[in-house]
Parts: sequence; structure tokens; C-alpha cells
Amino acid sequence: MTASDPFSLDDEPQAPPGPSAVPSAQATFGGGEPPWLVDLNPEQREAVTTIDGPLLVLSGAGTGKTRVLTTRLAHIIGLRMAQPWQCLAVTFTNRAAREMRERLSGMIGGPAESVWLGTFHAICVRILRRHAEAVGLKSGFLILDTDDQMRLLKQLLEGAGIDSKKWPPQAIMGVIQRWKDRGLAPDKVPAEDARAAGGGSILALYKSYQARLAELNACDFGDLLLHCLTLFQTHHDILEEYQDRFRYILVDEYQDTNVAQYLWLRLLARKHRNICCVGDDDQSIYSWRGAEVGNILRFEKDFPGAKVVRLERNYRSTPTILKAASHLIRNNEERLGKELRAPGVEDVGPKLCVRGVWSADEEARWLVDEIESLQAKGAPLSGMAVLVRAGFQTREFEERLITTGLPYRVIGGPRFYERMEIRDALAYLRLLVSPDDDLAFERVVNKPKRGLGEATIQTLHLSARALGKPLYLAALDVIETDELKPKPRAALRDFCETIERFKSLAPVMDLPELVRTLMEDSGYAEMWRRDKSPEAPGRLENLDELYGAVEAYDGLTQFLEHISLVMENEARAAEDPGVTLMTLHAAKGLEFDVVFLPGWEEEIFPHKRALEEGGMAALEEERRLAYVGITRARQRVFISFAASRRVFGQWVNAIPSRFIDELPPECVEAQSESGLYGAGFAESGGAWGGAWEDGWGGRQRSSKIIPGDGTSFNVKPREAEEGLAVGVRVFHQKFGYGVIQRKDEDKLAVQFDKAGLKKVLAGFVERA
DNA sequence: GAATAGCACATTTTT
DNA sequence: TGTGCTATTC
Repeated sequence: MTASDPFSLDDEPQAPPGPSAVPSAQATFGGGEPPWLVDLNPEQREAVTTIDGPLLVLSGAGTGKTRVLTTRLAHIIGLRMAQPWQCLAVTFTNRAAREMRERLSGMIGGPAESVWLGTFHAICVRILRRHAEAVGLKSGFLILDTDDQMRLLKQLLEGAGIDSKKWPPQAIMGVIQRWKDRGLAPDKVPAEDARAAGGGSILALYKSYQARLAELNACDFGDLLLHCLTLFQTHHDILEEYQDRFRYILVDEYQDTNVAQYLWLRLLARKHRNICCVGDDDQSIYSWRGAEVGNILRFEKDFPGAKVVRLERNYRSTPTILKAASHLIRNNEERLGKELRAPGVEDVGPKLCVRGVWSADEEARWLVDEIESLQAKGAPLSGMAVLVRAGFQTREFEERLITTGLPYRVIGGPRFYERMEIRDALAYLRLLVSPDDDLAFERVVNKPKRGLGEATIQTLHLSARALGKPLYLAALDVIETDELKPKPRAALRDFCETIERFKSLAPVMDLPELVRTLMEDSGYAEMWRRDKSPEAPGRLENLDELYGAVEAYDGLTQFLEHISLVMENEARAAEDPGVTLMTLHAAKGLEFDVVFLPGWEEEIFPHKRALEEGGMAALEEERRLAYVGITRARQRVFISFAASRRVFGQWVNAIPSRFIDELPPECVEAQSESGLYGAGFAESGGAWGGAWEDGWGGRQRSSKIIPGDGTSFNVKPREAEEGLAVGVRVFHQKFGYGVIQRKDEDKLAVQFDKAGLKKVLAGFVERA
């Protein structure tokens, strides 16, 4: 892991690099073809070499989109059409940005460093830090994460006496975010929209939320774009500077851009009009987050004279997989139209396996059996993935994989820097760097408990307001007065002294040591050591990991800035050999030899909620999700559905997803449990769609409740419970070996070696 | 100020 | 079925 921030080079090279730095095409290749073009197919080549004017590259799954983007940059720079720092390339994720920069470095070496390449947010931060004053911020502004955002909004709700039951903060934040996604600052929200949102009350909240952020000199993620956009709209001189600078603009995943990003791009590209957007409307799966497929559908209208290149040669999947995916996605109305094909491949590959089973348990068992048998045939587990619609669905497969003893990893879930203990530690660090960080102060002032409760904080708030100072600085004053009772005053003084001490230590002390000692001296680490709850040891481990993570950085400020934009934990990204479990959303951009797509049932996939909220448009997005899932596979696809599964503890019947009917029968091998859909199922052939009708009476939900099969865990002889105490090592049929962390009658909390912390009944474990 | 019991709620998520 | 949040109680 490196802490080097590509954007930290604030001074651009003044003079163009000498001929040695960027090889000139003419000089090096004697007028012949530059080597980077050699292996490109004709469409890719066109996308790379059409560098003047607007260009839309419709790049299907697996057609070499990253390659086109990086080669295009190399081409522009290599031909000296522009200097590296005159090129802007924006992505959505840090992962994509990193990959692009690495590949570019491989092609052109050092100059790759000075390309403006990063996520929309990172680029905006870079610009905003320079021109913060122009939008009412100071350069050192703080970037809030979701946690801080919600905290702040809740405070405002409380202050305004709004019932958070009637107006859930999450929903309010959602409305505000959508406005920001559309590039709407509070004063630009259309009256009609404002009226629709709580009769204008949400707009009022939006206003006060923004005001509070300004007071705190802080931004949320949406603001990074919104402020940057406002900056461009209101300061023509600044806009022009960037318009002049960015001769060539490249955009990755264009189908995921929201309105704000679109406006931002359009402004920047207005001068040179050299904008190249790469995207795939069939993989637009983030509309619920503000992404506008419309941006890609309208490109030619917005950029008159735009050229469109279609990349349809897929180098990833077998022809059968491509055929199935194409057939499915053809059911969508709103698309630009594109067909993936596999160039020059003779072997069409095996059919997709679609399997129906009775219950979700069986589905997991079957799926893991398939994994095992593939592994036995020599397929590596790291080439296999289970892709689900929603995060909770990974559980049944995890459990089954544990029982079987196969290694796996789950992508997603709470990330390292979002864990409570890490955020607490970060708040301490933030306070060292910026004493005006009220949110950080409030977070840790009474963590661990110092007897500084609500009453004390309230007093502090009043004093702070009176003094016109941030909380922490006000606290420094207040401890010198009699405003507080002796006890809280002493506690607060103690807290402030610790912070002050570390503030002076910060410049001289080695970073990991500083963080560790701060956690010790503040009593924070001790708090978790004393905590008897079973998750406490894990939290301490995470803190240890944090001490290790800061090592790579030069200073606290750099560390905090970096993680505010890069929330992922790079240290953990290391490849390991297990099966990958994740959501379909998380799988976009990845590929595997074998892909398992379980849970293809109506109401789960397509998801009920999505359909309720978004109607037909949402159904199309769900279908695109299915398309994304299938096209992740290189060799094989296994789709499955269960006739019944437990949802929130209740047995619920399900019918197969409509997407199964939309697969071309000739690409599918149907398997089903005996009796599940009668004999008609397997041999239904062309009348594929009708197969379900026979078994289920059309698409009506069956009212018959199918109970669990009752064979597995009915009655188990009660083990001698006396041997089971905290600290005892035990064995569990499902979860394997572990140590008892807590005992409450017959309920145990056990930390399992592989399965993590689980609550189990004493009857299900035995002494190891 | 802290522990606890009851209660609603339960897609997708990067920055 | 599990969790995380609020309201209540000590």
C-alpha cells in the first residue's frame, strides 16, 4: 500500500517534458504505427484514434473498455496531442482509477503520474481545495461520511422539534441527496419539487443542513460535486482555466453519471469538445443512487456531431453465455441496441444450468456440491463466484461452505473504516488535526464514559455559541471557569489535556506510535478491554490493524485526507484462493470462470421493492442486473430458484423469476427436483414458458405452505450442559470449532474459528 | 447516566 | 428470525 497521493503534486511541470520523457510517435516509429495500437480490433482502434470531437463508446461487457481508455490516453500523450496534465480521466471507483493509472504507467511510464486521473469526487476535491473560498469554504474543509451526515441531520431535526418517526432522517437525507445528484443547490430546487417533499419542510431542512455544513467548514460527498459545479457556474474565470487546461476528457462508466456529473462534464468540455464517454446502457444498475441512463441515451443530442463507436466483440464469455445474455436483455425497451458476439470461437460452450429445488437449504447444498465437483475436476475456487441480489442472501451459502470446509470470502458488508471503533479512533485523530471539528469532539468527548453526559454537552454548546468558538476550543475556556460542576469540569479538563498533549506530540512522534498511545492514554482501548461483550476482542484487533495502516502515511493530515475519499481497506484486498460471495451490484466490472446465480425467484429477483417503487423502469434495471450477472461468467453459469424459503423467519413460497422464462431454451439445461414441476418441466422444450404454468397455475402465488423438511435438526439429545462454560472450546455441526464467549442459560455466544461469532443453543454444541 | 426491555423493520452502495 | 433504535426504569 502506498500513501502517495497522485493529486498531491500541486505544481504542474512548467515545461513540457523533453523528448525522452514521452516518446514521440514519429521519432520512435519512423512514421509507422505506434506499438500500442497493434493488438486492437478495428472498433477499439477507432475508439482510440478518434481523438477530436465528442465520442461515445458503447462498450459491452468484456469488450476491453479499460484497455480502450488507457490506450486512448497513451495515444493522445504519445502523439503529443496534449501534455499529460492536460488530460482528464474520471472514474467512479478508486479501484477503476488505480487500475487505469497502473496500466497507463505500464504504457507510458512516468508521465502517467501527471494525468488528472481519479474519481469524480477526488478530482472535485482537488479543484475545490484550490478555490474553496469561492464557494464559501476554507481550503482545509472536512469531508463528512455517511455517519457524520446522519448525525448532523439528526441534530438539526431535534433542534427543529421534528418527530423523527414521522420524518425518518434517512428518507430526508435521501431527498436531499437526490437534489444534490441533480445539481440542485437549495436555492435552485424547483418549487414543485419542494412542495412535493413535505410541503417545503425538507427544503427548509436542506437549507439549514447546508448552513450547518458551512459553519463546520465541511462537505458531504454530494457537495464535492455540487460545490464544484457551482464554482464553475458562478466563476467564469475559474471555469475557463479548467476548460483551457483539459484538452481531452475521458469518462468511464458513463451510464452511471448523475445529472450533476453530467453538467460538470458538459461545462468542462465546452471549449475543446474533446470528450470521450465510455459506457454501457445495458449495465446501468445505479439509477436508485441518482444515475441517469438518460445521459448516455442522449449523448448524440447533447454533443452534436458526436461519433458513436460500438464495441461488441466480447473476449470473455462463451458464445452460449453471450447468446443467453443478449436474448434476456432484448426484453428491455429503453436501450441503444448492441449485441455481444464472440469472435472466432468454435466451441459454443456448455449450456447454462437452470435448477429448481424445493427449499433454500437444498439450493445451498446443491450449489456447494457443484462447487466441490468442479473443484474436483481441477477448477480453482478463486475462479468461482456466487452472486446474489441482496447482501443477506450470502448467509445460507456461507453456512453451507463452512460446513463443507471450503474457503470463501464475502465482498461487501461494513468496511474497515466504517466500523464503530475505527471511526471513534479517527474522531480522536481529527480532533488533533482540527480543533474546530465539532462532530469529532461530540463523538469522543464521552467515549470512554467520563461522566460527560448530555447536560454537560448542552452547557458546552451554549458557551461555544456565546464565545463564537467551536466546541473543543470553548471547552478549553470553560474548564478555566466555574460554569461546570467540579466533577464534569475535572473530567473535561482531563480530556482536553490529553488532546493538547497529543497535539504537541503529533509532529514529533512516529505515527503508529502516536495513534496507539493516544488510544491508550485516552482510555479508549481500555474501554474495550473491559468490555465483556463477545465482539470486544475483535474491535481491539481492528484498532491494532489501524495502527499498522497509518504506518504508510507521512502525517496525520495526509492519512485523514486519504481515507476520507478511499474508504476501502486496501490491505485486505489481497487475493486469496476462496470462492467469492457478493451482490450483483458489487460484481459489476469483475469476471469469473464460473458464476452461480441463486435466488432467481419473483419478489427476490426481480426484487419486490424495486418494482413497487419504480415500475417498468425498475423492472428493466433488474433485468440489466441479471444481464450483468450472466456476463460475469467466462465459462459456466448456474442459475437456481427454490420453491420455498424462509424470509424473516417465515416460510414463504416462491415462483421462478420471469427472467428464467426470458432465457433462450436452446442455451439452457433445465434440472429440477422430482415432483417439483411435474414431468413437463424437463421436456417442455420450446414451450419453456408454459412449463411453469402447469405446475403453478400461472403466476398466481400458491397459498400452500410447505413446511421445512423436518429431517435435519428435529430433536437432538441434550448434551451434558455442565461442561459448557465461558472459555470452553466446543464443536458445532454447522459452524465447526469455537470458544464460548458468553453463556445465558442454554444460550451461548461462541466465537467460531471460521464462522465468526454466532449465538447457538447449548444443545447443539459439544465439548471439543 | 446507564442498563434493559420492547418494538419496528429488514434491497442494491461508492465516494 | 435478527438487529438496532427508542422509551422506560433504576
